[in-house]
Amino acid sequence: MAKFLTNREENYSQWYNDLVIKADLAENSAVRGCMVIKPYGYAIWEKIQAGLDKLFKETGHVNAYFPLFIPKSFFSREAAHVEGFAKECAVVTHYRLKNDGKGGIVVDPAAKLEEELIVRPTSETIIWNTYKNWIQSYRDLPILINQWANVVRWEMRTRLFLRTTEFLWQEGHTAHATREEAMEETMRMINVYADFAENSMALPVIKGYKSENERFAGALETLAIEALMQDGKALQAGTSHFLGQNFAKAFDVQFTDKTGKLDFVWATSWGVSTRLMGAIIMGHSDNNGLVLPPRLAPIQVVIIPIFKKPEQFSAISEKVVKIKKDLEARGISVKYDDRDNNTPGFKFAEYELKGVPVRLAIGPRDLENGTVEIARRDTLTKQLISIETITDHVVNLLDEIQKNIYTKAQTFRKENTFYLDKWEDFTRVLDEPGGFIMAHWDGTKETEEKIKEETKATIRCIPFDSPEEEGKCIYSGKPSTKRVLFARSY
RNA sequence: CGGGGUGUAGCGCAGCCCGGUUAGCGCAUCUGGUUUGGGACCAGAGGGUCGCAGGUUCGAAUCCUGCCACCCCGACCA
Repeated sequence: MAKFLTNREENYSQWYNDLVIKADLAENSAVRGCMVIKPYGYAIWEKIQAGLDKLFKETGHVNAYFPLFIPKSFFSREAAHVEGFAKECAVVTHYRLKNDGKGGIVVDPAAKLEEELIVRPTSETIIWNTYKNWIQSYRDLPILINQWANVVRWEMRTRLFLRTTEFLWQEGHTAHATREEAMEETMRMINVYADFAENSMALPVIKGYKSENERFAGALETLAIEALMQDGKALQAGTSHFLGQNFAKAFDVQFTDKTGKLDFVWATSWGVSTRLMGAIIMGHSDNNGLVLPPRLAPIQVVIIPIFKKPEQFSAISEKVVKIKKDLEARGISVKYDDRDNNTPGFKFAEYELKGVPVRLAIGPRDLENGTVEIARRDTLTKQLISIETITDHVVNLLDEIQKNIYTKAQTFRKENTFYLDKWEDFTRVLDEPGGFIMAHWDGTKETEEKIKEETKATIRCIPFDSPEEEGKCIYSGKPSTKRVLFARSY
């Protein structure tokens, strides 16, 4: 398990924060619980956005944008929804400041809003208030819209990427004529997320249903993907909600079906956030820093020259320019680090910290021998390759690294997933080594809450692929038909 | 909001208990030189309202009071 990036080894949280800051991804801002995403970190987010956006378009969705502010009255229309979000809302009460006459400024009491505005913690309400005007007939359906946005949730405790006060995300909001179609959409999108997590982020996930306790506020069914982090905790990496007719009823969105009958519209919503970056960081990093999957790495290949004299440098640069061009022609992003104020060793360490998948080094010896030193971030191994074949080699290697990172994470998950039947094993495993626990559950809220109280573990999901089998609830001993996924979580 | 901890140069810290020269160290920065195949070295230089506001004292980074911010643990959560 990766743990010792700094001398603060006793604490995985600090290790994580340290890594985020040192790898130049983000830092805390002056605003409570908010973060500054730095250019290198944001470049990863842009890769994530591009990858997801492509998948959304392939599944028939389009992008749109809705307001940041939500009138308080909208918010309160859906009872469960307001219940779920009320305690973490930022509220706008005034629209103007004025001089206090002492060189400072104060909120102008004359500029009090008649109705307060909520800074969106999620957009169901403002969007369904809009959809009301867009939908009259079954011919107006389905509506398949996604929005890329920022949202604000005033959490008590925050953590870079994992739980910030403001975060970036996408939220899909769809409207359908039938229950079946909406449920299909809910399922389709959790599969899109799972594909992205596994293929692009190289992170294996478990798809499943949330228990009633863990459902989104206002949803009839919440589907989720759950990933295992290297410290043995689970991370909810994405959710897709079947909202039934709850929001349509709250906002009075009815349509005329083919037979001329009025009915309420069926809804889904689904989202992933900058938390995905936290998943990549905690899922793959090692003691040398970040390990980025090639498909999401802003820099896939870094080239470092090694030289003593200016003549050597120009001879190396000449070769590098060609290699860079060839690689870029194959769609690979390459950085040539020709700074002369850092030694090669410093640069090696720096790009390892930043998780760049492949590093090439070229020095006088290579010029003589017609070779390039190629090092891979995932295994930290290096070898000499003929300069003639370097392009093909890199292309293949990036693929191999992508696969290897996934396999490594998968092996880790396998080794840290436990099928347990005894309560004493359950508590023991949670403390050391942690991880995923597959255990029987009697299906009741009461048992789930008791387990949470006693162990801090929750039901992460009821996996789709959990086979039917006879068993007894690990806590109550009552009969159960399948195992569910328990873990402590972020 | 409860418990613990920390605020001293861009970053990381020592000094505080036991008040007293000019507030110090490492990294980073700048200049010059030597270096460069795994986080270079030497010499020199610049950079501080010691978190903020009061108080005690001849004298406060150090003691006292209040406030603020951040971090960790809990409750809450994508």
